[in-house]
Amino acid sequence: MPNKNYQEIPGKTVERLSQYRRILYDSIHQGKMNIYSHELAKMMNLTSVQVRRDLMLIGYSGSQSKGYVIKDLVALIGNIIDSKQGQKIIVVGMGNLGRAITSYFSGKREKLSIVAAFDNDLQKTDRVVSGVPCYHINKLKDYIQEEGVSIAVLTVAPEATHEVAKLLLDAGIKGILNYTSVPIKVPEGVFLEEYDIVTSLEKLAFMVKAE
Amino acid sequence: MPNKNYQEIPGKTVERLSQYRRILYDSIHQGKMNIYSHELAKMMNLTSVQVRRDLMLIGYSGSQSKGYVIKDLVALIGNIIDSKQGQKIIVVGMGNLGRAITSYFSGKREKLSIVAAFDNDLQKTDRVVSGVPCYHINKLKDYIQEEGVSIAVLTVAPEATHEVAKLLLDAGIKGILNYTSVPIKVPEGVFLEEYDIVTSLEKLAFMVKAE
DNA sequence: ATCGAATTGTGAAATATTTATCAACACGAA
DNA sequence: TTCGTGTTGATAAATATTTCACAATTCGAT
Repeated sequence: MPNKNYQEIPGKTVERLSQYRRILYDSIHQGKMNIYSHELAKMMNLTSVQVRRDLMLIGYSGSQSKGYVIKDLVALIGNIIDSKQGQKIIVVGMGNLGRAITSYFSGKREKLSIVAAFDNDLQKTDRVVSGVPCYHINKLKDYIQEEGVSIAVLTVAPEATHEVAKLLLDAGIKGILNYTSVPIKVPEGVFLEEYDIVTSLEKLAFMVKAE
Repeated sequence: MPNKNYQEIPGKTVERLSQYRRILYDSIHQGKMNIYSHELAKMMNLTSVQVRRDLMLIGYSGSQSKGYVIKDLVALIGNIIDSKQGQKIIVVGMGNLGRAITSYFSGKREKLSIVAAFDNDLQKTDRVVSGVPCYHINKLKDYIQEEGVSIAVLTVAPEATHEVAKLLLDAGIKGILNYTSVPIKVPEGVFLEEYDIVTSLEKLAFMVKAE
């Protein structure tokens, strides 16, 4: 496998690769060995051209008669999106959303695990919540640095967002997934994804409304 | 205000309009009357050109000296993304995520409200959960049709996704926000947004990892 | 009055992403 | 063997989105 410059894979393609992999796991469990682009496309609700384009971008080739070999494809996707040594994630803010994400994600991925949670509510700290240890926020910086945490999921109250984001950045976090409604700013070299439920609902409402 | 063809506003712009509005609400509360594109941009972590382009697309003009009049802009955004008569949302699946979304969203928007939840667990049904009435899933279809629900948030277990999606579509739902890990398909005329936490985390992990 | 600094609005360019199209190939059937 | 069908891989075209660059405007200072 040649050293492709995977850095240049479009973000949208990375997202789809993650989803391809999940669907392919299911297919393996169903005993399937090979799959055609149009089959994968149908399961993801895309076009087959899109699937082939994505696989072309990661340098995977199938055969014209059998399509793609599922286990090879899964392995290649793993090589691309997983980090060899694994990556640690923490959840900051154990309200409803923080707990939902923690329990939903736990155990889903081998190379990517939620290792701890943080909150400022003494009712929640120093105990196991949704399957992970929850510490007080004043231990955040030390924990990140000692454990080598690279990614934080931010689910604190809006008014705490900037303060906590600063803590994370000071501690040297590499990626933040911000689920608060407050946009944050990160320096060069730190990656940020923001997602807001209200925005998604409003967008959908806009598309739906005909008037 | 001329009848612009708002249908043609790019999806990305709609998302930002929703966020502009929220930030502008905050600014109003702080007593601000006017705002410049670069101020709004900074708060959203965008460029000022992007802000001006978005406002151009919705036909709003500011003044070169005072920038934009916040309350007019908020009103215009409301005219565009809100539906006059309001829209009803239901949440289907009251696990952790469903409850988190419900309690997070409730009361956030005047024209957009979560009116009910549905689950198949008798422990949860026929009582108020996270502030909204929760019914058994077998009442889903009737409720949608009688109440004129246009949008559903799907937070059921993966294995139930297709079945519940079919119920929603049969009942004539107009938009689905799918938070399950299973992609679904909707017919022409129904709008779909899919979001998956695992995918977001994997994408971020990919970007973060340097190796 | 005139200048200079700051701002908006927008055509054009750049970039990102998706889709169309089709040659090349592989295989099974006749 | 030859034909027909169905598939991949890839170039080119189309579409979507962001950014550049700058003319036009406004207003305060001199």
